[in-house]
Amino acid sequence: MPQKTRLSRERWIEAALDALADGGVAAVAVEPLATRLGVTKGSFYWHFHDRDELLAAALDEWEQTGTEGLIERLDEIADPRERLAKWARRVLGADKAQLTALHAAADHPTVAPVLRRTTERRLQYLAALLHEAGVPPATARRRAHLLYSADLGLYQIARALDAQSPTERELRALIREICDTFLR
Amino acid sequence: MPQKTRLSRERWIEAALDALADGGVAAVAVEPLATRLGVTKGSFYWHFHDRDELLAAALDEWEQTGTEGLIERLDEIADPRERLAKWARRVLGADKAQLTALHAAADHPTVAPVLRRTTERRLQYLAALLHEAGVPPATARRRAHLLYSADLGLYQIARALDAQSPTERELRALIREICDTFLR
DNA sequence: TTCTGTCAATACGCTCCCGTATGGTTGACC
DNA sequence: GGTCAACCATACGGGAGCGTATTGACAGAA
Repeated sequence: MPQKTRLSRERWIEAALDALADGGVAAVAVEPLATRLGVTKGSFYWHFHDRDELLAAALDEWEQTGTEGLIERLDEIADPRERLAKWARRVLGADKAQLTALHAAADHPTVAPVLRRTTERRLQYLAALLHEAGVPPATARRRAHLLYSADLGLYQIARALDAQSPTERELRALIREICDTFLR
Repeated sequence: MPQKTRLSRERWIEAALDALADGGVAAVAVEPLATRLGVTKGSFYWHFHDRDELLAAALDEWEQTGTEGLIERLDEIADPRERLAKWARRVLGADKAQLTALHAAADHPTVAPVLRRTTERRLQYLAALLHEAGVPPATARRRAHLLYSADLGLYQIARALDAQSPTERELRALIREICDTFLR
């Protein structure tokens, strides 16, 4: 019975995440999204009470699939060193538009808690990963900080230089650099 | 004769940079700034043709004092290793709200060229610095990339965790970590 | 077939911001 | 003390979003 409801709600959330990726939190706006979806606000306010409810739902979706999903898939790899390489490849290659958009809105009351949880979770995971690879705990925490920072920053620098996504060769060199730098 | 003109113009630019720091590019808005300055739009549109003209002027100011100013001051320090430490201290301690706001608006037509120039300039400077400290050129470029990325990212992570600015001790540990990591 | 719940369109008022037009104020200088 | 330019206030029209209220379409159950 609530089949079609859920479907349509999901379409709004999907569109919200798209808009978030290329226009930031401010682009998660009812009327523009309605236009993009080929409907009017009349639809939106049936599925959601608020603009903020949509944003919250989208962030929830993002949190579930993005962080936890990735970590679970990584945990299937046995060798920690290999896991780091995999992580680097996945993360460096990935599109971080949404993540960056959220960081840009770190003060937003709806965004802040999600971003905080996600960041903490990832840092903790990375530190554990480095520790398993032989780095002592305290050092691992600091390096996880540095490493995740580098990850975030690299994307932003690339955007600032509006560099095209790195070639396979550049990616390999960078991953090697990261492994050499952070795992020794 | 155009004394008072320039002064008032500067006040607008100053306010624009403040607004940029804590509200992003979107917050560089005429009417809110006018309110904050205790005047009305009537004033603004005498000094500037456009909202965009204000933004451009503010970015110009930022580019001049921020990047070139910092580099010139750093160049007075002789020892490269010392320069890196100084850079780390200055940069890690600094408030990067404006820089982050600009990265968040990397697609904005007025922001993009400024951000691009600044980023390139800083990367180039950092690479030269690492090179002078004994790192071979190609490696220096990659590490400069990583290092500047880490710089950007550390700030964002701190914001995401809404951590207070790091204590003196933490700052020291981090700087040591950075020197150890990137200079060997 | 009628009724009911689900979903969407239309129309409205509100707020915030932009940019323009126009008139006032002030101060320097003759 | 009148003039002119610099500077600012007031008042307007317009666009983009938000959220509400009301009505309409349509499908499935009774």
